[in-house]
Amino acid sequence: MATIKDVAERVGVSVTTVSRVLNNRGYLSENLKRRVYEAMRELNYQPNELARSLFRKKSNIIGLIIPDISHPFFGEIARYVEYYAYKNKYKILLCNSQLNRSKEQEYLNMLKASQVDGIIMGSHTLDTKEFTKIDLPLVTLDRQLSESIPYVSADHYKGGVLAAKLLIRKGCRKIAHISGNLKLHLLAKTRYDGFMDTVIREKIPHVVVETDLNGFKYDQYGKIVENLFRDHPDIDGVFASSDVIAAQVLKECRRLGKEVPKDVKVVGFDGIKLGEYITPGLTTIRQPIKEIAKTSVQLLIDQINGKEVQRENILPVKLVEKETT
Amino acid sequence: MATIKDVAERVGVSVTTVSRVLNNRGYLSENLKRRVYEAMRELNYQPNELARSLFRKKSNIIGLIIPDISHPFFGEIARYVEYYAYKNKYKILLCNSQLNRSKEQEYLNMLKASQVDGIIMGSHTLDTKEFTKIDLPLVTLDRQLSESIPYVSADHYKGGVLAAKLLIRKGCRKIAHISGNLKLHLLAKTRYDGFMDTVIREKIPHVVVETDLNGFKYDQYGKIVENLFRDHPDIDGVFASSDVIAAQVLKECRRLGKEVPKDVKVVGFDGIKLGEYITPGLTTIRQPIKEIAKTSVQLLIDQINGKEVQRENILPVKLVEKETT
DNA sequence: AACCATATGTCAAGCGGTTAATATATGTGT
DNA sequence: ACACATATATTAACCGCTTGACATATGGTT
Repeated sequence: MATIKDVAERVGVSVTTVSRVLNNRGYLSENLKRRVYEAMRELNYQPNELARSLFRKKSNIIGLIIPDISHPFFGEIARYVEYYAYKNKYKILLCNSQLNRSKEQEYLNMLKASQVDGIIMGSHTLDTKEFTKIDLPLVTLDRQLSESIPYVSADHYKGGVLAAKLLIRKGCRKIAHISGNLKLHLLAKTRYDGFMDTVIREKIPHVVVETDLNGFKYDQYGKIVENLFRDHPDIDGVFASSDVIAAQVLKECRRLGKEVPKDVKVVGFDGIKLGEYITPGLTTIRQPIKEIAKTSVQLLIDQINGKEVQRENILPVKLVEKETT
Repeated sequence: MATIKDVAERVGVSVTTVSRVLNNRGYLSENLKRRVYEAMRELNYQPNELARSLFRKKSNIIGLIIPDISHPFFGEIARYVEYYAYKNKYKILLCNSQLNRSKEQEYLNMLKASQVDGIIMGSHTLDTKEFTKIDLPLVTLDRQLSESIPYVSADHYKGGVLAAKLLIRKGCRKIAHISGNLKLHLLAKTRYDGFMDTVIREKIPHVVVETDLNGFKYDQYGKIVENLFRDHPDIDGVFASSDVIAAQVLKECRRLGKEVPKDVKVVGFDGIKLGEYITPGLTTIRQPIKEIAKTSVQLLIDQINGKEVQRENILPVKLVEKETT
C-alpha cells in the first residue's frame, strides 16, 4: 500500500506538505492541491487510519455490544445504530455477547484495547464495576445499568399499561403476562409493574410467568405456553414480553386448538417487522426502534465530545393494533 | 489511559522488557512476568491495539459488508460470521450498504483505509473493477462476483430443483416462481435455472415473476402477489425466492381467501428462523447459513495467511418440509 | 578457564501519519 | 521601502508499541 511518502515523492514535495493538503491546513495553492490529489488517485492512496487514530487519540469507532444480532429486535437496532453512526463518520465494531458473561467481559476489554471512542451496550450480564473500570463514554440501550450511566429505552411501564388496558377493554377475563427476568432486567420489571398496576386496579384475574431463560431459546417457549394453558385453561388474554415470544404463543394456541383472537387475545412487545410477516397480524406495543438507536448514538457522540448528557432517556411506546386482539 | 511506559516505570524495568513479557519472547523469569502482570492489572493497562496493528501491519479486523443487517437472513449470517471471527481472534467492522452504490464504495474505501485484513462481501452493486482495485483478501458470500474472487454460497440450482420437484410431487398443476433480479444476481439465476429445468422437463405450466426490487421493500410484494393471482387465478404452487417473501405470499393468500396448503402450496428459500415463527410453518429450502458463514471466514483467513483458496464453494441445501405444502 | 544458557538492560529505528517551529521566497498594498 | 498575506520547505518530535543489535551479569558444565 502506498504511503504518504510515496505521494510526496511523486509530487516532488515533502510529506509535511502532503499532510497539510490532506488536512487542509495552512496556505495551499489550488495548483498544489490538484497535483497532490492527482498523485493520490494515481497511487490509489488512502491515508492509514491506524496511524491517524494513533496520533489523534481518536479512532472514530463505536463498539456495539448486543446479545444477538440475529434477534430481530437487535437486528433492527443495529441497522439504525449503523445508519446514524455512519452519518456522523463513525464506524461500528460489532460484538455479540450471546449473553455470555466472559465473552461480554472479553469484548469490553477488546474494545478498550482497540481504542474505540465509546460503547453502546445493549447487553449486560456484568456488574456495574466492570463498566466503570472501562472508563469510556458509554450508553446503555434497552438496559438500565446503574445510577451513573446514561440509558436509552422505550417507556416500558407505559407499554405494560397499554397492553393490559387493551386486553381488558377487549373483554379478557383472565390475563397472562409472560415476562422476562424481573431481577436481572430492570426494564422488564417496570413493564411488569405497568401491567400489574393496571390489572390490579381493574381487578382482573391474572397470572405471570417469569421466564428465567437467560437468552433466546425460543423453542422452549412452546413448553412454557403449553404449561400455562394446562394450569390455567381459562386464560383468554396474553401479554408477551416480545414479539418473537408472542409468535410462539400464537403457534402454540393454534396447536392447542385455541382460536386467536376469538378464544385468546395476544399482545406482543417490540413492534419489529416480524409482527407484519406473521398471520394473523400481531397486535403489539411498538418501541420506537429508530429513535432509540438515534438517541443512543447521539448521546454517545455528545459524551465523546465532552458534553454532559441526560441520564434518563425514555422514549414513548405506541399501541399498534392488528388482528390478534 | 496507561501506556507501556507507565507499566515499565511501575515495575522499574524498561519498556523493552515489558514488551518482551507482553509478547513472550526471549528469556523471562517467572518472577519478572508476575511483577509485570501485576502492574498491568494495577494500572488497568491494555496494550494499545492501534499501535500494535500499525507496527505489525495487521489489524485483526474483518470488514463485513451486507445489504441490511435487519434482514433476517443477513442477521443470521452476521451472527455466525461474528462467531467464527471471534474464535479466530478477529473483530468485525459492520457495514450496511442498503444496496446503495455510493455507500458501498465509500465503505470499501473506508475499510481499506482502516487497514482491515480482509473483507467479506454479502452485497455488491459495484463493478468488479472496484474490487480488484481494493487489493485486499476478499470473499463474497451469497454472491458471485467475478472469475477471480472466491465465493461461498448454497447450491441454488439444487434449491430450484428441489422446490419445483416438491410442488410437482404434491400435485401442483401451475407453479409460480417469484425470483430475484436475474441479471444482477447470478445465484438467483441459477436457482431460476434449477426451477425452470425441472418444470420444463416435467411439462408443468409455470410463470415467473422477476421482482426488480433492488432492495427490501417487502410491503410491495403484497401487490406483486395480488397481481400474480389476478392474472393467473389457477396458480396452485408458489416458489418464493426468500422466506420473507414467502411470508408475504402467505399473508396475501389469506387475504384473498386462498387456503394454504389446500388451494395453494408455498415453498420458501433460506431456512431462517422466521419460517418457524409463522403459521402455518413454512416449507422451505434451507441454506446452511452457519456453514456458509464459517466457510467464508475460513476462506478469508486462509487468504490473509497467504494460502491459495478454492474459488467455488458451494454448500448443499436441504428441503425442510413443514405445513405449507 | 572457557563456554553456554539464562536473565535483564539500553539504545535506536521504525510503523504511517500529524504538527509546531522556523526559514524562505514572491507578490501586493501603502 | 516596508509590512503583510500567500505559498512551500525542512527538521524534529510525537502517538504507543515492537524489534534487532548489543551489552552485561549470573550460574552451571566441561
